Amino acid sequence: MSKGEQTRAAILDAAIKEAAVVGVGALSIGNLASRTGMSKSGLFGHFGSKESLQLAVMVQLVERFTEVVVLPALKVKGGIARLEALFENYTQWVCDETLSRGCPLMSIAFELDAQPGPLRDYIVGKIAERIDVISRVAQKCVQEGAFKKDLDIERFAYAYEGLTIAYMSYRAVLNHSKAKEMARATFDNLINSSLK
Amino acid sequence: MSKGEQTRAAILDAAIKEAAVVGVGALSIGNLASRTGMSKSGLFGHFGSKESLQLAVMVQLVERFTEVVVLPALKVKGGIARLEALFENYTQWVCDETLSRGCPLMSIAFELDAQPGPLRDYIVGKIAERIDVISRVAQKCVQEGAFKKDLDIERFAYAYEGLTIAYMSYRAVLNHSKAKEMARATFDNLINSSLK
DNA sequence: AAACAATACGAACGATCGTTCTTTTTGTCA
DNA sequence: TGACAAAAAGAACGATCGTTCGTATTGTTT
Repeated sequence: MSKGEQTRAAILDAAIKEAAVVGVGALSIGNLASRTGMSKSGLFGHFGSKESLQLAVMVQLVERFTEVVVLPALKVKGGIARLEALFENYTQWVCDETLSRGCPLMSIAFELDAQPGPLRDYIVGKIAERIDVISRVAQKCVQEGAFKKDLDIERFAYAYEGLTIAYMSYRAVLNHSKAKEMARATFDNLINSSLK
Repeated sequence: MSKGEQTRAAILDAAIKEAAVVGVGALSIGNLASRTGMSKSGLFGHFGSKESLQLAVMVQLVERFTEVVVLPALKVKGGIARLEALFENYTQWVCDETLSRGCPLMSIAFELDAQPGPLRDYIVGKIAERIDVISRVAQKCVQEGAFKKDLDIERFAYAYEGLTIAYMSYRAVLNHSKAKEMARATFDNLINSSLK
């Protein structure tokens, strides 16, 4: 890894931590510069514009999400077990204190949802992809004969999305002690009601 | 209403609209001043600080939420009918194009969840209150004999919260055409699975 | 209408914003 | 090691930020 790539990674690391607190829109070049111990212009040179920095932060976050949540789950054979893995990995992801107290991708999506542009387009696309992943695994459960043949996949994904976002709300916003417990119970309930 | 109250209300109106786009943290005095056709200092005088303005925006939003969602539902007798009303009013609230494409209170909660201070404390308290309302009405359904005696109220509220936030995500973020339909189906499912 | 308080304005404050230059310091590789 | 490119710094730009102050303009009330 060249020196440039190295510092760029360090910048993104600091930016992700900062964005977890103030949001991706409130990132500032000057703040990140002092946080990483470099000059504004030196930092700026790595991205060329603030928007490009923001996009890089989001791309990096998605990369981490894929690594932590999705890829490990795809190694698990069996639809239901894979859903289990996705769910467990996601709760881990939401609990990652170094990132934020909630899901940073979802936070960014809510932050940008009324601000058209490439940033919004990117994050919306990734959220949609995430739902597609759930849908495909649920479909796999149907094909394997574990889930009902007439299961409404879209509604299954909707319910899954709801229970995960609620987990984020209970944990990050409300700091509710039973957040994980209730997410788990709701998840189990969703799986059970989908079984053949 | 005195002149002062009048302009204050006009400022808050503009501020709510602006906050629905950029978030409550990105509100700016200068922008609001030009938006309302007054001077920065003139506008500033109504609040004394930016934080006080932000808090006023949130208070006003909560007031509207109570008016639009909660109070009408409390007039409905009967637990299940009241839950129905709360749900219907909430979908209306989320769809209010003049505010935002999602629930502004939830958006603000996610925006501020990592920033300790009076703003965060206020919105977190209000979100908790909102969940309390649902819990109490569900409890009422149990007492009336409509819901199972052993229904876990907390989990009911969790599931309700999940389906409403998912609605917000599907509608505001994903712009999904079947958002309302799926929220409705998930709501009905929750009610049915809680019946005696 | 006179008097007083409420409201709004205009100018300025230091600070920070994103961005553009030029210059200097570094890495990198033949 | 010398040469060239990559990376970082430094200074400055106009713009905007939240806030303060003194002054003018309004509302409101006797």
